[in-house]
Amino acid sequence: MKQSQLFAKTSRKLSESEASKNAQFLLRGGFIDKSSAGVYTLLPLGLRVLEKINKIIREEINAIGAEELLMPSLIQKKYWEKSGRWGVDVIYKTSTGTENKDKKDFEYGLGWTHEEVISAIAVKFINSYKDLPKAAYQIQTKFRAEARPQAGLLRGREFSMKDLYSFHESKEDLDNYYEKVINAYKNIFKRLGLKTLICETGGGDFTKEYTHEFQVLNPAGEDTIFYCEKCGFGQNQEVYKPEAHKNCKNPIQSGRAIEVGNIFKLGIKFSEAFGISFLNKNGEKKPVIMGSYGIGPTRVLGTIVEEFSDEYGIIWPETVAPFQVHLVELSGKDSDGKVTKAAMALYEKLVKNDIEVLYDDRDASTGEKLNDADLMGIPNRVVISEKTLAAKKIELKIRGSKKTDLISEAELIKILQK
RNA sequence: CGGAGCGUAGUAUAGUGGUAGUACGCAUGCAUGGGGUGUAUGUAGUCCGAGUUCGAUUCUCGGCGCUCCGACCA
Repeated sequence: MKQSQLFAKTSRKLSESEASKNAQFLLRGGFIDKSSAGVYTLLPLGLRVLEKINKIIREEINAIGAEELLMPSLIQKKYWEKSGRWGVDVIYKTSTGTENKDKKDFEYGLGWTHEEVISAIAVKFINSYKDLPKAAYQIQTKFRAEARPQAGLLRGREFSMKDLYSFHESKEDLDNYYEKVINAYKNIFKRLGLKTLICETGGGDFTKEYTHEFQVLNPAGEDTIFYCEKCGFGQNQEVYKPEAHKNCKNPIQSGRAIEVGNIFKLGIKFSEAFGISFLNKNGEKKPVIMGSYGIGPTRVLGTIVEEFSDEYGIIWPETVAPFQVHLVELSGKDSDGKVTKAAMALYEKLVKNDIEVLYDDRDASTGEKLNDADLMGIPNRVVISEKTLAAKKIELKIRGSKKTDLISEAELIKILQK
């Protein structure tokens, strides 16, 4: 990709009212655009990152036997009434599209979660113990009428969510799958470069049991958690019970954290509301036991920026960076065009080697180009200039490190293909 | 949803009951050429509605929006 052709551009300044680090850097870097409070466009660069996050999530969730599907966002009132959630305050109700007052308005709620829809589907396909267990997930936009969106992508009114639902014949089978999901989540966050703490918290309306949240310790977080690094204990402040940690002598610490994932044992709440039942081996009709498991990819995107940046900009982990390498041409006067020619040749060679490269071919000042490269945070920065041509080398700098290396083209390709 | 603050150009601000100025940004040209360079020219604005008034960006009322703290929540 040539930088001169990117749909969006970086910007040098931004309103100081936008306080959070992720909003500042993502907006300035041209990754996202703000539409209204808590509502963002993912610009091409931001979408590239999101899709890398989603790819990792898909690989790990597919690996525990779940199938991907896609449910509607427009969900009729009757679904919410069945579960008793038509009246929740986060639901956006949408009209039938008529201004005619004689017609009923507000017949749909926009999907803020999908237990209702998946339950209505499950009822059609689960009849026997032979149909169980089943698990299905989607990655989809959720809508929530948040009273107070905040901190850029960390809390929005419209955001992306991976929601997984599982169906079991017994509590034991659910418990077993729940552990599998915990492992999958651990793999996902590890690959995303995020260090998570698994915290117990209350289950809200869903269940009397404890549920678990995957929390990333970070001052930008909205939750306060109590945790022990030694024994792995973690609890959300809401339900914090110090006696649960009495077997470990290590002192408990507390801190702010961002919740990037959560897992619930739903039990039979939705099975009963929607009548999801199966016949067991003895021919007895039993309610299906359910679990639900969420990860917010757009929130993860914001969290990664909160976690990995410096005063100049973002420092993307390799696994989610929009491009592997940022090729910066410092052509200067370059009256005979040989710097541009060399940069172009290297660009084509990298592309040919399936290396994702952003080529800064803009006619801009050195400072502008290098500062933009820092802001955008692509892990490997390669500079081609008269200096590097004279040395018959290429300059490589890893984003976040202070030193630069002069290496050969072959060495560069080897490094990038590792 | 409770509390606080703020709405004049993309950003930061000045100013005025008589139709808005500065700086930066942005765009274009020329010069420059390893950390946001210089210069010239250009670009763009009073959140919305009602009221008072001959006249409102300015005064009054209402709404809407944005940010921050709290509650709630992926």
